Amino acid sequence: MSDATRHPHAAMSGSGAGHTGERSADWLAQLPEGQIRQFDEGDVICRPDNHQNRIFLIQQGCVRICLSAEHKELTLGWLRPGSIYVTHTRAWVEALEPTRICSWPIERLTSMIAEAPELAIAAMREVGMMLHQATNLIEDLAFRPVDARLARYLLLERGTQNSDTIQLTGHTELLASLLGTSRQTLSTSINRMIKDGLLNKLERQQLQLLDIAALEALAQV
Amino acid sequence: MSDATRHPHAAMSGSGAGHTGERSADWLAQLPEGQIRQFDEGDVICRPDNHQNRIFLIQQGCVRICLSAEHKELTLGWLRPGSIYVTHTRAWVEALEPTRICSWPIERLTSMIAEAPELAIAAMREVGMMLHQATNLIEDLAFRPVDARLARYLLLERGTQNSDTIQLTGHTELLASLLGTSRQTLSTSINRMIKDGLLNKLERQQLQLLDIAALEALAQV
DNA sequence: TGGCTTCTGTCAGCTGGCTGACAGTCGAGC
DNA sequence: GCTCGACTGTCAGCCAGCTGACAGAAGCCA
Repeated sequence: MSDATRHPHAAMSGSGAGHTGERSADWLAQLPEGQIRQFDEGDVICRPDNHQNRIFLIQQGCVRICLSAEHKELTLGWLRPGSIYVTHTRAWVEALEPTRICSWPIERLTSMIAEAPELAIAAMREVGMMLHQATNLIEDLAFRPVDARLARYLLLERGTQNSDTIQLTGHTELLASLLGTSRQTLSTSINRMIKDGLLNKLERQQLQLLDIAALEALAQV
Repeated sequence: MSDATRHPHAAMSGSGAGHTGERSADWLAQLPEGQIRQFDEGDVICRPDNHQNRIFLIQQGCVRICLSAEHKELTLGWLRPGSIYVTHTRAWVEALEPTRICSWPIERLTSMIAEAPELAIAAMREVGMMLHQATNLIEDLAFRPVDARLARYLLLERGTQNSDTIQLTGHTELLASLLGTSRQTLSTSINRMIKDGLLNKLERQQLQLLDIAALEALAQV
């Protein structure tokens, strides 16, 4: 796992940075040859009716993992180079930009672990990270109003990007799907915070955090 | 893992029974001696500020895993004898009835896996099950109205209990916390279904499913 | 059996956020 | 520079579900 691993909900936990640091890149070096595939922006890498589970390594690009129902979509998170992903029965995986992936049938995991048991610890850690991310999302959906979700996300990104100026990934609708809300509601929330002096919009997809304390108070809800 | 494993959200996926069947009880036989502890009904087994992660085996009784915030509580699920659980940073674990547990520090997992790599596969499967359960809950919270959540739960229990007469676990408030709603809303939902002829209440905590097709239609939302 | 506590059903008022709609802005391509 | 499509902001109406409250039923214990 490289430090390039960046997952919105994981970073929200505040322990993301420390956790990332614990990961050993030896895991990557020990992975056997897998199936390499290239995807263009917008391509579906994996859909819910895929019956063959695979384990994926993102080599290049950025992918989004999401759930959908009727006309609604929920983003579980996104992964960047160095991230591992084990397919979910009901999740979609789509490329947000041109992406290269190396993958293995899940059945190979058994032999991979038998050959190098350290792989098991790393794989457990990865699945544990996904579970942690899922827990964050559950808490958002169950307990936090949209303002709090947004504030948490922005503070997390501030930590990850090491700057008060946040570069957002994708446009409003994508971020709304990550925060479990609608585009309109997110837009309203952002613009209310701008009006209240917590944020400044430098340009589309770029926000400046002005009042960290106020954002932290909002995020505590 | 024994067939006694029963987890509400897992069973909701409809693949729960099959998944249970794949598990090998050899996993249990290979587990080393751990720390045995006994808990009374209502005892907290594990709280969010516990910094030492452990891996738990439920030997007897029933435990509930939940998240809480302000005055709200969300049940992630419950576990019965034969279930394994790896502690979450932010989850509470509480005994719903007198319970016996065997546990190990999470650090022991590494040596356990080195001694018997099959343990890794079983542990991966367990964490994967938890992730699957979390995904079910996310879908409930993000996409499904309360009626649909209740219908899904009842149909799942019907499959697990192999009967049209469902024994509920705990009283209304507990089930409401599992379905991510309030006691009042759940009570209203149940009684509307009773009035509409889908359910019959035989006694507290015991419901008879009368119209499976209507419940299935509701659950599809 | 009686008293007390817990559980359940029901109600009314409220609200966070959704949804559809529309106007203005921005970016990409010619 | 112009056009068109995508993105963004804003608005109004609506509603699923929450919350607090209260009454009646059920369960438990002395």
